[in-house]
Amino acid sequence: MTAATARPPGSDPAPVDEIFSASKAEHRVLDAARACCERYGIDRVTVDDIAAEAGISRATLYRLFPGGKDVLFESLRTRESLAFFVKLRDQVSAADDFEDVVVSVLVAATRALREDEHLKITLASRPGEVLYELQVTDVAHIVELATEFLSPLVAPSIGAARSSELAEWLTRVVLSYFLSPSARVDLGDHASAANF
Amino acid sequence: MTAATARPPGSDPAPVDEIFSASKAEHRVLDAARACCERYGIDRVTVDDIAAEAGISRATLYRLFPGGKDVLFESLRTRESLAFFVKLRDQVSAADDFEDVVVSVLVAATRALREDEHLKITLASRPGEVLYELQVTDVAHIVELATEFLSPLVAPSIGAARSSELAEWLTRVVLSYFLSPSARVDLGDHASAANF
DNA sequence: GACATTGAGACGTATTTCGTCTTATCGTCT
DNA sequence: AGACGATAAGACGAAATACGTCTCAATGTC
Repeated sequence: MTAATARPPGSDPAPVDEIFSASKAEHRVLDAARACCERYGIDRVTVDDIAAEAGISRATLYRLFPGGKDVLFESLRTRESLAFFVKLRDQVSAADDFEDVVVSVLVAATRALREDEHLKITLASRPGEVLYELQVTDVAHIVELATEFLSPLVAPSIGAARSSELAEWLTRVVLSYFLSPSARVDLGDHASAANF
Repeated sequence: MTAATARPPGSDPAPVDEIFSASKAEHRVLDAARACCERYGIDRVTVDDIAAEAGISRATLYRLFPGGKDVLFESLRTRESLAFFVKLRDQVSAADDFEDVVVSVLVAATRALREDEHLKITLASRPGEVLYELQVTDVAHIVELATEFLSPLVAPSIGAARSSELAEWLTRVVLSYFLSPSARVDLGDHASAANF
């Protein structure tokens, strides 16, 4: 997680696997967990489901993820989060001037949040409770994580000094408009976001 | 169930509600159960889920369906089965000559089975186990039910004497080709079915 | 043949779910 | 107003399920 921020600005961006390392077997299990989540909802999935979906026994699963379900899902959340941010980074890498970066991040992040299954896996399963729990409990964690990852992304256009500040602002704006959409501003729309 | 076969042939077909009677509240609960099944899979649904989805308390649910979960799902299966057959009946009502009836039933039933969520609710949730359990355990029940309902449908074109025989044959053919599709015959296709 | 890895499943514990029951609240009727 | 029926909320013990750990046999690999 800190590996991203520790990189000297201007160096090549780190691929996902460099930040999140996992064996092929572990990835298969995480994929299985993801699939099971999409089928049953995260709070209905059992360890046996995941093991069966991954084609391994429960014993092996516990060997791969000592600590069981919690560790597995924490790992899944981390992987999915990183994948989300890496994808975001690739989408805004073209932008270079300040406004361009800001708008690109807003649009790309908003769109990704809307389209991806990311949230359904990272967070709870039922629509209502997702938002509620997110707003109340996890918003701080998400802001922190996103800020950390977004900072080096926006640093070239605003400078390292204020990059964290901008990153956090971007995160909060995206999150706010995603969680409670506005009738006037659509951050998924490029023109609307630019105007905003 | 016997109401359908007891009707004199040639009389107006009975609507669903005449065969399956349920209050508005009961229907709401069954709808909720259906919705929950589609969301979680039938073996993941809890009584609390259904009650919440229906907007009633668990106490009321047990008052509407004394016997609890089993009775509720039995009721749901019955309702969905009847709805399926009534829909099927309406689709083949146009056909009158023998071959026409046979082909229509084959095609309509096969298509309905493929498209409808019917099976997912009537039977288990996981694709693999659905087929297995169906073939082994429930096939007799389904054949019996379908035969009973199909008989008056085909009676006009073959006569009451052999209508049960034909109905059972139709059921077995549809079921067999649905459960293990053939590469050569597609009963969902009218021409292919007619040729068959 | 030694060795590591895995699957199958038994085991006790913790959690969830079931079905019943009680109590308080609401709306309706007289 | 007071009686009445229906409902929601939730407590309760019993049953079922899931968890995490463990053992043992089977399967490869060196």
